[in-house]
Amino acid sequence: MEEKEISQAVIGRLPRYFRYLGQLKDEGIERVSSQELSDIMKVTASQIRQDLNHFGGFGQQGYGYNVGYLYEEIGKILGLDKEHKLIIIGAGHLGQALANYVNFERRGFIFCGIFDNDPAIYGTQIRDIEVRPVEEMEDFIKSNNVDIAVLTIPKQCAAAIAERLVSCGIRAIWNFAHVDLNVSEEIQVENVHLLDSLMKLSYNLASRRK
Amino acid sequence: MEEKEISQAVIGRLPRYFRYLGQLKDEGIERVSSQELSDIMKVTASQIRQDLNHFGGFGQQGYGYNVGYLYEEIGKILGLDKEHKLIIIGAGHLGQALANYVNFERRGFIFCGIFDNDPAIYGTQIRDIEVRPVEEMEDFIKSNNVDIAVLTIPKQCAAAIAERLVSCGIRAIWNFAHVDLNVSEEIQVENVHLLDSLMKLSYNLASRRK
DNA sequence: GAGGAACTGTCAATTTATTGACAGAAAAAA
DNA sequence: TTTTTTCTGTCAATAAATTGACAGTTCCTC
Repeated sequence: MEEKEISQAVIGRLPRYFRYLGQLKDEGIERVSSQELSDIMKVTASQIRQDLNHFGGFGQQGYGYNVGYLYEEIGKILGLDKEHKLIIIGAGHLGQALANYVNFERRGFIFCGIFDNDPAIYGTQIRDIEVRPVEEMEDFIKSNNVDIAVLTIPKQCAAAIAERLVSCGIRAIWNFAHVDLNVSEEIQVENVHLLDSLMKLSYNLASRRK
Repeated sequence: MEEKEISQAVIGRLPRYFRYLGQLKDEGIERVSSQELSDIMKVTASQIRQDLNHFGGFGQQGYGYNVGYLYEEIGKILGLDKEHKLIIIGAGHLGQALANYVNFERRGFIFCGIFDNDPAIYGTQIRDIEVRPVEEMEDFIKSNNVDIAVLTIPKQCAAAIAERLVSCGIRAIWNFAHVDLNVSEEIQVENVHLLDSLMKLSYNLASRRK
């Protein structure tokens, strides 16, 4: 899809650009220069221009960037113009919290199933979707064309579940389990290691950064 | 505390080293070389040695690293040898999920209060701690010596709450609200922008990164 | 206890990321 | 219209991060 491989550092900044542009759009602002945006976002104007230029020339000399257009384009680059079906594996507190987070839907991430291995909660309704036994996971993925699996399960089961997900054709895993998944390179994995993040905060607190 | 500023790239890798070392320790393994660790962790041995060396020579030529010792030392560097009291602002689904996550306690992060602005849930018990009105937040922080505030509130209220937190002396914020907080440089902020993470996954899915 | 193998710590080389500079295009002003 | 200003896209320079190389220490074997 892309000609040259674009670094994850750049990709990681796109959602933030998207967020600020959405905000400017909501404020009714139609154009913005890299300099203005850099002031708001506290990054260099050079970085903004460089980043955006990886994907093509969205701006115009002497004018800047059209907020609405750039917002749309970054949305497309991020794949937000398409719907992604996602299922959640693990209906514990975190799984349920994510299932209830409606903002994902606004960006095209459609929550369509949640699975657990505890019979006591089978059938529990979360936003009109009932908790299913994890045994039904494979069939559900195949028959519902699921793109993304969200892993909110204990680390002990994560590897086994990941393997099952891969073998039934899932393409992406959003992993909240506190282990690194060892799956094929073709499967996209995005880790959210909350404890790691908290430890980083703890370090910075202890070392009184800046 | 530290002589030279250590880059956030290095800090960000420490929790992962810590995790793998903990695992080796649990398996009863006493020593490990940077080469062995690099094989397991899929990073270069050079990077491991370089990273660890920022904090001092933990290894021994011809022997490698003592797993238990290195584990302890990284724990100290991350500040995990001390207890950190944390409170959660926002008792929605995510706030409650985090409040219920007992693994934080194992690393010294003590959940000791949760606040909300919805009177309907005041008094609700979460792990023996009741949801308090957010008005009591400031007094609670001051009288309980709270280190970290976890923000699980809508982005609209985040800035105002952050300001209140800062003015009553909080030193660190773990921010789950989908905005960048504009607080003094002395306050450590660690953002967990779930939607950004999901968008990154979406991009990689769309561009089929290897 | 001597010799070879296994390692680290560190320095240098390389790669990657970020920032600065500027030519030239468009817009705004005169 | 002409001139001046604004602002991008891009290239070059700088800075930062990662990797490679190796001297020298320790361990292990014989």
